[in-house]
Amino acid sequence: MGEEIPKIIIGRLPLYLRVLRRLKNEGEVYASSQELGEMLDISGAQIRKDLSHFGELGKRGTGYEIEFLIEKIRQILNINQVWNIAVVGIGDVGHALARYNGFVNRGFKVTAIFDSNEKKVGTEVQGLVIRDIKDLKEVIHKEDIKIAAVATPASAAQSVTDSLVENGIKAILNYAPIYLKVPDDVLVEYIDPAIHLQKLSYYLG
Amino acid sequence: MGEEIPKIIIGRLPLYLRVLRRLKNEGEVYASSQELGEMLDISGAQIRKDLSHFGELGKRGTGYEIEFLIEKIRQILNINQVWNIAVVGIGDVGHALARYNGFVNRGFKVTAIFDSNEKKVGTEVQGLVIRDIKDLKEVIHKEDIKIAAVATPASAAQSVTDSLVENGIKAILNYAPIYLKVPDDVLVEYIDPAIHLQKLSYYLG
DNA sequence: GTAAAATTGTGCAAATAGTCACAAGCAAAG
DNA sequence: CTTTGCTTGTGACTATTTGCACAATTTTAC
Repeated sequence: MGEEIPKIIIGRLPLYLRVLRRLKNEGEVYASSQELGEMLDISGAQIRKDLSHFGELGKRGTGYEIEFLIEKIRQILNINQVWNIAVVGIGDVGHALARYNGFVNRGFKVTAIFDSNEKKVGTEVQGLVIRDIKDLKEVIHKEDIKIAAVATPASAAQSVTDSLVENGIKAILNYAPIYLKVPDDVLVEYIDPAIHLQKLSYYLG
Repeated sequence: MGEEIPKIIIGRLPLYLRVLRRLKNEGEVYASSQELGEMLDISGAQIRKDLSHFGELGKRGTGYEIEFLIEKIRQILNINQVWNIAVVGIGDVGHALARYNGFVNRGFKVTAIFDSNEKKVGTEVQGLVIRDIKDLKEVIHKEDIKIAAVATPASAAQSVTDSLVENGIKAILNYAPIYLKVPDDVLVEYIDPAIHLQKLSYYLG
């Protein structure tokens, strides 16, 4: 309990949460580790062991109470609050993120969008005005933003990242196809469709 | 060499490739494992060990010849060819994928796009006509498509996936926020921005 | 009230992944 | 040709992750 939780376990919690939400939606009240495992292609033992890091969350003979476990995982992941998100770079991807409705009830809300293109600045997307990248500092502080998505061309991604970090951003979701250099206390997750596909094509022989 | 290559190693090869491409672009000819490692926050030893699974690709005292290694990794990942990709669901994400220029020279090309919305069918995106989802079978076979991206709402994703699998699709890039049930010989990669962000928020305390 | 069935939590074993450190090979300098 | 410096490939070791199997606990059936 007092120890550090392995990153790989934290990475699975959002998956557990997603499937628990689904079961709750379907009217289920309890779920066993076996059942959850089958829905995720993960062994029941692994799910039990993962969850055991956070206390005794299940009940022998019955399984896990879905509503309770959802709440517990939300607490662990710090998403029993809403994090404001900044999106930088309003091309196709930035646009898709700004309009994405998958954030609702999952702990996040896009509250600021930025671009460097003067023609875009001032126009609206999903009710949000596109701000000039030069206003990064002002907006980030005003909106108390700690998480940003970088959706700029690769050529701009590192310098945008540097500005974000300088202004207190602590976590970045990076869509640009490059590795970002950041200080140790800043976290980055990467999304690059080509990289994901290349992992797959290996197995297609 | 004859053995099975661990999945985790295959997963890193695309990253190596991306940084090698970048170095090549900058005019470099050789790169050491140390240098590559620093650009990726991976130890040099790990890069050497990963690559050693595929033969002796480096030269002692010199490092790896960039052009040669790029070609080698492209061969390993089966991207020394172009895979035709089908995108299903032309909302914001599907649209972004269809227009994505990050696939060029990375082994993939979107050659078919589908939607079920009659108003969208027949219109063009990036020079491609949106086809009715009912024409899946015909188009997939005609274009010899083996890889598809699912960018539909969650409610449609599983049934779309079933059709894709039935028509010979062997790898899926899934943007819908659900786990997809597929036969053992079909591979799926998942992209869900909320899931990625939830992995980050844990560490934001 | 007892027996049978279900399911968790967990110690231990197995498998997988990553690091270290160094012999071996190559290049450059003198 | 020899020495020096650099870098790979890899065996041995360490760390991490996963799977197994079962005691402990709860529920259900009779």
